[in-house]
Amino acid sequence: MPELPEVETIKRSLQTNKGASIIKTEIIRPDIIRIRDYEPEFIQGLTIIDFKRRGKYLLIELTEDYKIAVHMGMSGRLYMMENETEIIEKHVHFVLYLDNGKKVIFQDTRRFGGIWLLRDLDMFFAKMGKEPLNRDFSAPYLLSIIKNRRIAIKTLILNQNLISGIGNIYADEALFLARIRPDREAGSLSEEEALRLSRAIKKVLREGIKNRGTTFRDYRDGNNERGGFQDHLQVYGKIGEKCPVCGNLIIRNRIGGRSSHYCEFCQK
DNA sequence: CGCTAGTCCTGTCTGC
DNA sequence: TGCAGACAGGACTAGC
Repeated sequence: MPELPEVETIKRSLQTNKGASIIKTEIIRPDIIRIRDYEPEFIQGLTIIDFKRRGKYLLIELTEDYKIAVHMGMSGRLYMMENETEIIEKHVHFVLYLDNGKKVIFQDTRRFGGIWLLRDLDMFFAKMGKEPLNRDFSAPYLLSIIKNRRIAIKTLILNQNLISGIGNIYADEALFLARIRPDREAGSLSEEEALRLSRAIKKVLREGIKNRGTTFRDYRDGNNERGGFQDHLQVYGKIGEKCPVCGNLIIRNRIGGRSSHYCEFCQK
């Protein structure tokens, strides 16, 4: 579930734990750890230097070059609790106890998410696509990756090896804003359309961050609080409702296996 | 290369 | 009220 704006929001809300040290790690479900470059007990006593984000991954950087990467999958949450508060929630798989009175818990109902105990981030992210909010993600870059591609434009922008961080909600919203049908052949976009789409992607992601992410059901930030961008969505989840631009009805179609929401009249 | 369908999971909602 | 089926913010794989 969490896409770039949600992971960015979680990251920002966890910053208060910078400088805290790890008292212990607790692993309730060992198979939630996808890669073990080191054993989890090894990071006891290390200090959190920073929280970062790459695509949909949240990164916890520790002293001595130890890192923890977290991916929320569809239903994952990463949030703080007071250390003395008993965990009664279901589906808690991993807990980091900190020396500032807090613990950070990873909870994931569907377990599509995971945790990577890493030492070499460069290798881990070698194939990741560009960050859409960085300056080097631009119309020329978008044109270069859509060139001669017959794949649906929506499927292409969901490919994390090309652009990292866009998920189903923000893909639909960006394509609506750019007035491009999600099932258009990527290579058929004009330069002007590519410019519109690159700008629309940045705009919806920035708005998503500004509104602290989109909570449909599961998403919560690092304080276990809901986002607000669900109140600003134009098409996602709006099947049968009026298009905010032309008043025709928003439809849903399956594109690349993903449920896709758009206006047939506004989006060409 | 790219498409579809299947897989990993649990929970919620809809229709009969 | 029960139950089957569809569907869900993701990502990877096999097979064609």
